[in-house]
Amino acid sequence: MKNKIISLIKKALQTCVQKELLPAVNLSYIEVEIPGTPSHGDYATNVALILASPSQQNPRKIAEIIQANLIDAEKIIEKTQIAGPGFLNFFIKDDIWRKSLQNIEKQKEKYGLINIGGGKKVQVEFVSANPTGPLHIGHARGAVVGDVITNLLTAAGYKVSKEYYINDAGNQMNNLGKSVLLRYRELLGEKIEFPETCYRGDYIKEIAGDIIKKEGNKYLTAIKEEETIRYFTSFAGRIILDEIMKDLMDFGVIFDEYFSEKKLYDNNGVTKLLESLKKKGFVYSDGETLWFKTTAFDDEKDRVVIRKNGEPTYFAADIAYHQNKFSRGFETIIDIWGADHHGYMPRLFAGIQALGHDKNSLKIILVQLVNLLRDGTPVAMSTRLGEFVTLREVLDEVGKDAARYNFLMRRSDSHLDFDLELAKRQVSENPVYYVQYAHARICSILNMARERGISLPRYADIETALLNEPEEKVLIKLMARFPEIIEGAAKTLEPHRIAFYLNELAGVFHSYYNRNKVISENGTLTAARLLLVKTIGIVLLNALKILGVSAPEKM
RNA sequence: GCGCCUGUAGCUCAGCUGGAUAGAGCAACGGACUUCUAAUCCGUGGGCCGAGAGUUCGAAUCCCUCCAGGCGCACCA
Repeated sequence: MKNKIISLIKKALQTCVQKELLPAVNLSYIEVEIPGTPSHGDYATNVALILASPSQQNPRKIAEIIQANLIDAEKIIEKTQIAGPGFLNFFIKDDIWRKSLQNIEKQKEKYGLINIGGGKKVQVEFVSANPTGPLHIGHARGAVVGDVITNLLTAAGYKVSKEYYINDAGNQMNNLGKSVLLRYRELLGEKIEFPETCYRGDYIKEIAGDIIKKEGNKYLTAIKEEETIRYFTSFAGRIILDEIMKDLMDFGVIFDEYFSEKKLYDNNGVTKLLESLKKKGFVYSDGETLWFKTTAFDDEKDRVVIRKNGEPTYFAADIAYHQNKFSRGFETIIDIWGADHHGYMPRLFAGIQALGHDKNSLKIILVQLVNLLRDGTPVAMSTRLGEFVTLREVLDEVGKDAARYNFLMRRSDSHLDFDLELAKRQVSENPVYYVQYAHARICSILNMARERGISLPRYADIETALLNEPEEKVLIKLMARFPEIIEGAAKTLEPHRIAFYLNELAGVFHSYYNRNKVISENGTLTAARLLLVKTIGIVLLNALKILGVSAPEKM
């Protein structure tokens, strides 16, 4: 609908220019917005205000000229008006709005899907926690944002792949193996000293116990400690990664691909890439270490890729990783990071540009950190110290739907205090139930109709003009705008817009429900309202699906 | 010190890439179940949009300067 209005205005402007009523001004786009107050119409444009200064005319005068040259070929406009400083307001005919119900009925679960993506391949990489411990509440936020951005882009016509990058090659993993080995010795009666760099969580002891159960004490006498640590690392990493995957699955997040950092080192992949960058002049040696010239692309200093001790840095592997992503044919890659990594951005952008990729082909979404509280007092979170609230605990105590919605009600860059006690107390008043309840109510109405032997009407059979209550009109317009909401959310990568839309739609429905009977003595009115309610159910379901939140039929 | 994010009702947050009279939810108060589900609805109160200056027809939104909080500033990941 919005696009129709835009093209109407475009055509009118062209005619005006041809008739030399207005000078030819190159507008990058026509802004059409939905006014806040209904008396300002369904859509409004400010083009006249924009054109005022270049054409040196009164904006209201310009609006009049445009208005006079509008050609409403499809006869969708009830009226237009000029208001305020020079807005041109459009009122769409009620009948045209009502026809959108037919669309919803016809497209059902596909209603809302659009094709701005044109099947382009996009990759979204998120969570990517190294498997040194269970996922905690901070990871949960990133997981939901990544998952829903994927759903949004899919709904918008992109071909999207979800990927988890397993950082299984660095120091942290080595510390994990060391930690398990120490606990292993401890469990077998040795006295140990536990260094600060090691992981203290109880799960470490459990894993050590597993190894004892499985293989006894044979590693006590092993001579090559390095080899033992390597083995313990991979043993523990595998167990922890399994747990992570299970937690994520119960959180509704399933990845298409798990990519191991180690794989990048196969066939000297990282070294070869650095060699080729050296030839291009982006990598240089100072005799001891190898540097990447990120300052060539606006980073504040150059970065080390091969350390003095000969080991490649995380950054070196990451360049190789992103090169790998592009080589798999993704046109756009989206990385979702915790905001504490923001300082790393210029480096990575420099990296991909050195590889010859456009800066805009990489998008980095920063998800602000979650500040964990318990009854108002901050709880320090540290995987290393074993102090954290796990995703598993949140899932068990708050539930998947409520937990997901809790994160989705906020912009990604808003700082978030997560009070576990408060969250538990608020389980029953979480906005998610407000929306789900609307869906359940609708199912209940439709069931009641069936029980009374009323067959569900089809659009072709109803008298749409009976849907004339103010709330009915609002509901229809809201539903008609659902595809525009998806478009906006997908373009800006802002999942929270869907949650706010859902709250609004559910709110108007609840209000309507309390004021009007759907099933009544009046058969034709009942039919019309049943169809309306049925389509609301479809939109609620489709939107909830994008958020990965269930739509129960009973509550 | 430098960089990024944030600052909107008592609390939690929206505000559609500069629009018309700044909005929800929670909390407070007062109402509505003989009804298709009261996990709902209706009503009331509540604001110097952190502060100051600027850009223009028009600013919560853009520029600059401060203030406050968070996070970064590795040959860690």
